[in-house]
Amino acid sequence: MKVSTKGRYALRFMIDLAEHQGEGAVTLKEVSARQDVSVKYLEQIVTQLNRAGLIRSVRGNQGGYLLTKPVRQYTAGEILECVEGTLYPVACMEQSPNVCGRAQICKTIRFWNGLYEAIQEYVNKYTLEDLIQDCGPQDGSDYCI
Amino acid sequence: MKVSTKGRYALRFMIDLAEHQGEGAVTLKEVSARQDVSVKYLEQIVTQLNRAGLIRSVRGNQGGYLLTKPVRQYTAGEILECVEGTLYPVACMEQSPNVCGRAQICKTIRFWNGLYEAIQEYVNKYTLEDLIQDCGPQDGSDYCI
DNA sequence: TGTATTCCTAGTAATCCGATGGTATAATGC
DNA sequence: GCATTATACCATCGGATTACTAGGAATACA
Repeated sequence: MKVSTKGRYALRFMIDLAEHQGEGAVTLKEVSARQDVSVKYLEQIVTQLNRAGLIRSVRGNQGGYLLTKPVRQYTAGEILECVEGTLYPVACMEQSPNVCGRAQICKTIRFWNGLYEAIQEYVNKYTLEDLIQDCGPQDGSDYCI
Repeated sequence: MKVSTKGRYALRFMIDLAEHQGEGAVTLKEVSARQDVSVKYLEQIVTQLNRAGLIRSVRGNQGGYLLTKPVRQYTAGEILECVEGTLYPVACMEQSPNVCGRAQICKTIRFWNGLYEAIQEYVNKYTLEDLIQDCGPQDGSDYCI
């Protein structure tokens, strides 16, 4: 029940990107140095964020990455799902209808589904802006308490 | 962000045990057949539940396993933690104080801690009795709606 | 004594983490 | 305009972890 390194690093990458993109496209080299994650591993994570459209890449010399929308419009949930896949705590729930032969009699499905909803509720409320301000979801206020 | 098979099987084992222990000690062979998990793999999971005192073993012929307390007194959280370790979504939070060198500046800790609390809140409210009745946590009522 | 069970220790197959090497692209210096 | 350089992009690989499997020892009932 651990978030993978990809999920953790993706969050940190997005925070770092948001905090430095005023200066133009941000390179993996910079992020790598600040976040202490190898460029090569960041590449793999960032590729997924790029393909999903959460960020935009600029190739060639002076290239790098940029956010594609305001920080307020990113949720922690969408960033995590992008690199982790769905946040369902059990794999059998990822297809609908459930393909597990035991689904009809399984007494844990309701429990897992409830856990999924609790997780979704939390991560979808938390925005990238909240992360940057480091003070929890803000429900509309622009200021950090 | 997936619960391991150990966690999933442990829950199913405890449910199965609760539903059949009126007839005395329940063998892994029986549970294995009903739950479609190999005896050998169940052994490893059950060992942990046994050492933690969540169940009691009876060795030798006619042996098996028994619950050590009423179903109402088990939470899903304690069963999962027994085989999965802590439910912290990130490993760096498992030690207190946090040993990560970035802890002072890391802007994700608050987020992960909140997620941990949301998960804890959910799994500690859900009892083994709720699982058996398959109808969500009941807040004191003895009946399933 | 035989048998059914838990208990213990390895071993194996598959998946995941993170690193490596190389290619494509584009700005910059000359 | 051309070479250089810095960057994103792509495919693959070894090591570590996870999910099982396997063999056998200890225990206790019939």
